[in-house]
Amino acid sequence: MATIGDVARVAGVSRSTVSHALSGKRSISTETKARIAAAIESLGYTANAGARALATSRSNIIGLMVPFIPEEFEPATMQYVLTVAHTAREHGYDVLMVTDREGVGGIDRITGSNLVDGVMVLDVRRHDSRIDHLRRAGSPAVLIGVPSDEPLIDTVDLDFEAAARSLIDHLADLGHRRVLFMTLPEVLFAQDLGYAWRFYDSALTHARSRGIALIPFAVSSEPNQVGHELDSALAEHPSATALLIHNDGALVDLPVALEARGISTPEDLSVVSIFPDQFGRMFRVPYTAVETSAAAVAERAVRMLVARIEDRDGPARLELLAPILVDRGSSGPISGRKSG
Amino acid sequence: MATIGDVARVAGVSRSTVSHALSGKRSISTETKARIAAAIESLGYTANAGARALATSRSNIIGLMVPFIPEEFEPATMQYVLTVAHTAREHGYDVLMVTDREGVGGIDRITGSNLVDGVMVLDVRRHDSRIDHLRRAGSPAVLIGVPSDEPLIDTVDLDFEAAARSLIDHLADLGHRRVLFMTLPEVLFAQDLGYAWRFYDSALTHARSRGIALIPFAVSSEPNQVGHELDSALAEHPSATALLIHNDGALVDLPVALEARGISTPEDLSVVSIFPDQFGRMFRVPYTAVETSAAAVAERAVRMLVARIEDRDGPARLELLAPILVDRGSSGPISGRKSG
DNA sequence: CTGAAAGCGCTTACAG
DNA sequence: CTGAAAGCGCTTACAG
Repeated sequence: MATIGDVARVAGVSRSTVSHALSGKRSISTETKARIAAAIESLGYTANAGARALATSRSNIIGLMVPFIPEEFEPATMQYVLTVAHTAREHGYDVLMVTDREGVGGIDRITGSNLVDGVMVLDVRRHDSRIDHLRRAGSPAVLIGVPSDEPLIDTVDLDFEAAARSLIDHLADLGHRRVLFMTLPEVLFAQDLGYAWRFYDSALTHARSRGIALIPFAVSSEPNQVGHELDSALAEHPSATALLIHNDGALVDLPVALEARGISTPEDLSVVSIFPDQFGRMFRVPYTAVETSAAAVAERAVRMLVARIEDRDGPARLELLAPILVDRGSSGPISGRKSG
Repeated sequence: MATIGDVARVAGVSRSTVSHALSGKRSISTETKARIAAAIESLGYTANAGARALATSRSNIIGLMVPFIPEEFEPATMQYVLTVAHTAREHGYDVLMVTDREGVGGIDRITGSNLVDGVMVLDVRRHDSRIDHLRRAGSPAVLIGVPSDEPLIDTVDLDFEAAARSLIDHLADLGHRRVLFMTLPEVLFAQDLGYAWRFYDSALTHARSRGIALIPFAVSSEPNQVGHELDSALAEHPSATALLIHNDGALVDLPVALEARGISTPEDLSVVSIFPDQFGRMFRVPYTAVETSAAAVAERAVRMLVARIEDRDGPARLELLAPILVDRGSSGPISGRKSG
């Protein structure tokens, strides 16, 4: 593999001149520049990443901590990962993917060794031990997901609390007073996932203030659980007139489950939801919903991290993306189910 | 950040002794070892990755080229990515994720700079320009997916040809002679994806040799296309008695589409398929099928790559995982549709 | 069992 | 506009 010394020799200049030609950090005569470019071309030279990292204390790599949560619906995660990778490249960074499997050790490893210039954490918990390690490491970092504690690290996410409020308002304005609430699998709450709890808590609180009785029931991630859970919920609460759903996996089967039960939307039951926009491109989800954009969040997160790497000072930022409600006509004024 | 010099000073030994204690490459007295360990602990020392890479010409990172194919069903891809990351860590490697967006430049960049010790390529095309770049770079590499050309690079994949044959045999043995074949979206064939073509070609060839008329029709990845395409196919070929499916996206909607048309499986129509095993854990797919395991393929791929990094000599290996047919009772002896 | 020293391939003050 | 040299933090022959 050619080194900068080889390039220098072929071009008939010093190594420092080659280095400066590469970085553009000082002006080089056009003629010299051309000779260097030719040498680089003919030798197929690419700067050694390790040497450059050692000399500059910059690897141009960002670490991405991805969750390993078997219960979680994966298409959305993939969307985050791909967008992070794309956006990072646009800023000159590569992405090192580290899974949660190692636990917190992964963070210590990649920050302690200076392997990465910054770290991005997906699926942040309300109390997330990774935050401590990040702070102790002193590494630039961005959280995707909002923890409970005071925000000491840059954070981006959809505003799940505003999303819950807007969906509740939507139903309240239509006159609904008893609403079933299909939540994420309990395992995810047990994992203390920020977005799960924030949506949940906020929905319950806001429903109370709007005079809505909100009745939560969880649906696990096994295929085909929707029907059973729905039957119990409907049987126990025959007077419910609407259904609020925060459960990607269950959403796929819901249209069928409702149809099989002869329940029309919105005539018999108003249905509103929240799910990743990209999800709607894959499946038939004919419901009025807040569409979350993994791509938008990931893009913002990369920009924040890059900004933080380039300027480590300044207070932590919290950026919450405003929810967008897409009306698909699956909700209507209160009416009452045929069976009710 | 503490350096190896700091550790040496605190432990009262030379830097080379610390280095050897870390690598275990020569024996160190128990007492010295303990002092070094204590120093490392108290300083929170982690070796600088760039310096180590520069000194050893090894980064302990493998590059993973992931496809950016919007039409492709993502859950399976995520499974590959996660398993690669896990398995790599077990072998002491981190994973740098590079997307196809940069095209072939990504390969040149990460190999040329010695950023990675080896490269793994997902979604290999029949004629894949990345193979040339890999060979020219001389970097250890493993393909996931089988190209058309002579195998010059280690390759792993499910044996899609054997899978097609076993599904065709299964139907032929049951007496079916006219079989509809729901294929992947045309875009994926246009992308020249190896697994798409290998399954397709092999199914057609083997069907002919078994006296089956196999009638292919593609279904795009937009939600809800299955019904329409199925209607046309059934109308055009009323005498077809079975359906072979290679299309993950379409599979989700198929049970509903069939039910809506009053078609029972296997009474009216035998249905067999091929899909990722993990897919069956997310959705209801009640069909006899070859279950592909992204995890198994990814694991093998990492092992091959690690072996190749540690020993660059020896001929390229081709490893095809044998298909496993899971019988779910969705196929039966030929009978003829009600409507037929 | 341990140490002194060279070297990996860059970047960047410093000097001209 | 250009060069000589020091230094980044490791590893590894070489020597004892």
